[in-house]
Amino acid sequence: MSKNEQRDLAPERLEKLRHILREHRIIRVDDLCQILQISAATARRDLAQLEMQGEVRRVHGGAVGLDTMLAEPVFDDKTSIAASEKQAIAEAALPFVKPNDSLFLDGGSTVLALAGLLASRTDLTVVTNSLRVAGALAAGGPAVILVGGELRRLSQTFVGPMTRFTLEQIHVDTAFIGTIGLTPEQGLTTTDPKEAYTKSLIISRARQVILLADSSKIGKTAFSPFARTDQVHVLITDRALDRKATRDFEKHGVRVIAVDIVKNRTTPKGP
Amino acid sequence: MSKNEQRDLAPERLEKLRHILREHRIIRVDDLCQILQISAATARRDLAQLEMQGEVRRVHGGAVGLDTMLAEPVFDDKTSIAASEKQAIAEAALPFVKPNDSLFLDGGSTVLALAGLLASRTDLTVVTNSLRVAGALAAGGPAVILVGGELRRLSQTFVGPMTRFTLEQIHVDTAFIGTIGLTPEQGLTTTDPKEAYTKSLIISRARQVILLADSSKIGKTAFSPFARTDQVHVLITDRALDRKATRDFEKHGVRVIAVDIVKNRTTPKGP
DNA sequence: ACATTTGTGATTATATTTGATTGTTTTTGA
DNA sequence: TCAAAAACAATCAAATATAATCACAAATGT
Repeated sequence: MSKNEQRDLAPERLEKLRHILREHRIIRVDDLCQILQISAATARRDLAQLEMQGEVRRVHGGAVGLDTMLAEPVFDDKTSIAASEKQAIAEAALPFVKPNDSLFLDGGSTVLALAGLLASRTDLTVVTNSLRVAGALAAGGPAVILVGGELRRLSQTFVGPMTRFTLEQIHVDTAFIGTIGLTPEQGLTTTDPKEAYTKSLIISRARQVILLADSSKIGKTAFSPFARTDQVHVLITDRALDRKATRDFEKHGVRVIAVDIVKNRTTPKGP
Repeated sequence: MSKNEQRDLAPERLEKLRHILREHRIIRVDDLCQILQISAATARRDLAQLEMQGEVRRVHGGAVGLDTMLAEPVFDDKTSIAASEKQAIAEAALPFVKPNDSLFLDGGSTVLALAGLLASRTDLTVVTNSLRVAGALAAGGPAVILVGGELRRLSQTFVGPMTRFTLEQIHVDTAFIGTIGLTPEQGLTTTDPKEAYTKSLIISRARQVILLADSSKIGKTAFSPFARTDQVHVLITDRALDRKATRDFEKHGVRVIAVDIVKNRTTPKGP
């Protein structure tokens, strides 16, 4: 029976914020406080979160919406679920990016989070088949090379046989990839054969393959296989696997890194 | 009499500055202070920043916009000048899109406006080298095929030799293209050689070429030529050319379509 | 019900942006 | 060429925005 003010839930507020930014393209913190009836601290926190997810660019006094916001309904939901896990995994992947590297970043929200972290690195070359990664890096940062091909709307990636001709032109130091399913025996699997085709091509053009997969993917098998487990050099995931699973992966030569979400520290298992 | 003065956010101001420069081509610091209500120090700082980004060249007393600014910028918002002209040109292009066609849409804001008009046409196949066109169609509508390649940030398009391999795989019914400069004798020109390379490739893969160019482009010549006038089948522009210019284009086999803009404002003088 | 976690707003300290002031450089016109 | 005028860069202080910290309330799990 205390105050009956109905405050917005955080995701609700973020969705309103997204709509505002879609319309206005630019918003100042003060106006946000007024419109959403929140404090400046909360407004800033929300903007910071959207920036981490690569949806806005913050500037002194407010934020600017990115073009990427104009598209995609399905995909967005995935990014908000388990966002902190994805963020933590992305941060753990950062040490594998060396100065002047050329990288491949594929689709998937975890890899997108990594792209956000690289947005100010002008020394890098990023090859990608993801429209959203390209969007996240469109304003500045690394040199961007996009693999052509047909747009697969569900994942917002470019896939299929036409990707081959561009991919055959390039070589990268490190490929950061995501997956739908992952088991030691079945290897890496995804849902769409065309997506699988492109992913396997990518892996063949990379010196080092780093798999970013939150723990929900492990033990799952999807329709289309695209790589064997032994083709993965490093697996970064969001919590410690049981000893057996870790051993199974290491038997295939995979280095397993688990991120402790609470402390946000990595606990390497292995050499 | 509340204090109704709200200062512009930095990116807002820079965007206004870009628009001013696109219109006037040259601007003095004093005028900037007046128009944007800022001090000379801030005006200089803004110009210095745009100069670092290669968008303007500073001169004593002000700055000159570079040709590349016409190539359509990273951000264009609702305040974009000539937005209604671009929209009208795009609408005039619509009758050239037949059911089940495959189209090419290149970079440039006029073509982007056309993309927006096609966003609900599921019968089409759209090939593009523009990140923004892909973004506009990312949520649904036509099948989208993106040409890969290096991202040219200024125009937000993918250009260069890597586009070749994908473009050689495709053929389209109609290519809708923009340009920076257009004269009957010099043909079509743009600022960046890589951009020109890709544009000329596109034209060679299209059965029909339709040029969308607002009147500010006509009579201009930019650095890199990418097509002869006789390679263009239709030119759609925003106001009637003089009789001689029209005849010159028609002599090269170009069909000229001029869109009559009806303005909401009452203009005392006739056309 | 209790303790724990999470989210929010207030407070303080820090950082950024801005406009005024200063001295220096460039342009202009004799 | 020189000197005056204009424009510029550098510096500083004030205004403003942000980050960091704390305390409290609500939600959550035990």
